Amino acid sequence: MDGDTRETIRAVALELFSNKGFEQTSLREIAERVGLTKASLYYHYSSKQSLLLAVVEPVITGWRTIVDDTARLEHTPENVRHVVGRCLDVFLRNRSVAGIFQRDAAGVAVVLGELWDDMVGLGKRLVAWFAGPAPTTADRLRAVAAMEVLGAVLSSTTYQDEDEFTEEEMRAVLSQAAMDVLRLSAEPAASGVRRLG
Amino acid sequence: MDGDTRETIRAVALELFSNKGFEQTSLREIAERVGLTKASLYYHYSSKQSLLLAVVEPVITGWRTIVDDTARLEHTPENVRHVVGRCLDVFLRNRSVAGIFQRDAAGVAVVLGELWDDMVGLGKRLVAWFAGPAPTTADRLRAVAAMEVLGAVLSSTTYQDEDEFTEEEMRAVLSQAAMDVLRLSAEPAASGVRRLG
DNA sequence: GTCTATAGATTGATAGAC
DNA sequence: GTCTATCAATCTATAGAC
Repeated sequence: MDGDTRETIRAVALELFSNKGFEQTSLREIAERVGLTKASLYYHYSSKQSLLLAVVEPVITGWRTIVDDTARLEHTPENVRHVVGRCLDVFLRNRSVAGIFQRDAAGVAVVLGELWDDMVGLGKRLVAWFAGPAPTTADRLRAVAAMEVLGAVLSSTTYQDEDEFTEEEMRAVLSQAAMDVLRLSAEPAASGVRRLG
Repeated sequence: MDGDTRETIRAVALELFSNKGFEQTSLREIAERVGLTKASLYYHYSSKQSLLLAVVEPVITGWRTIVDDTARLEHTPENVRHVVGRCLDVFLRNRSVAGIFQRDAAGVAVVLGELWDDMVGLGKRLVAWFAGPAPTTADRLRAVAAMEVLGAVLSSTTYQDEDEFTEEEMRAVLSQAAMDVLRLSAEPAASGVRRLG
């Protein structure tokens, strides 16, 4: 059935890390849930840190690809929308892992070490690209805010019950919201008047 | 000089909790930094949990006041802007404490127990108010995104160097950005055209 | 590959002298 | 109020039999 024990361990670790936090999850608990002893985990992963890496690294790689691609992309509204869409895709397809970074930054930063610094560097580069060429401080601040808007994909479960939003709706609404924050929206925001549902 | 040892301990704990995370900070380290022994801390605080409470509780109280006040506030653009401003004020005046919640949610949630659930409840109420009466799912999603925009006050130091933004600029830019996300902005967003600096 | 057993370190917390 | 000394629990990680 479960041909790959190593993958089962990774899946259980992902679930526990994202629900309880990295430091709050012990190898004993992971082992119990998998149906092994603590010692057996060490046959598959050399340390708790390497287990976290296995959980987290694929997502970081995908993230790095997006940011690297922006280096060759001109900062046009269409391109910004495209990059925003790619970011949302990564978050949507890796909600659990991305949630670890969002809700447990303090816990994983120390363990990831330089890799964490790399990620922060990627975030800075993306924010800088969002801000556009020759940005004012207001532009840079809006770029930070736009990044936070994308993170709403992950926190929506905190503020709302269950899976209230579909993936398509999150993609549509949040990419529009990010463009609004960056003031690159094609459709101007309603001016003080609320449309009726 | 330091008339109040208890307050010194609280200040050191706040600094360490917000920089390294709650679980990653040991009482030994706090004691060292204060210039006391671990045991002496227990004369002033009965547990590590109670120390966290002392650090965090005043901010939660201020937060609760804002949310409670919205119960008697009609959802008009002016009122929304007012509430957004009050939220930004709380974050700006308590950057360190608020940063603990943002970057170490996994670490403090377990320790705060019911108090954490209360805070999540407050967040949900505020998001619901931001979404307005009879909201669509898109309205609710934008309300979540607007909350995230306010959190940009705290993450701006992660994405940018040092204190690049003044408090006034953060207040102005981010409250406008939040209104844009909620589509309650008085000034419509530029339509695809970037103004030059 | 999985197990039992244990090392080695750290932590939060307490007892009791001063 | 602060100290020394210590407890009990928990954790990551390793050694070695099967």
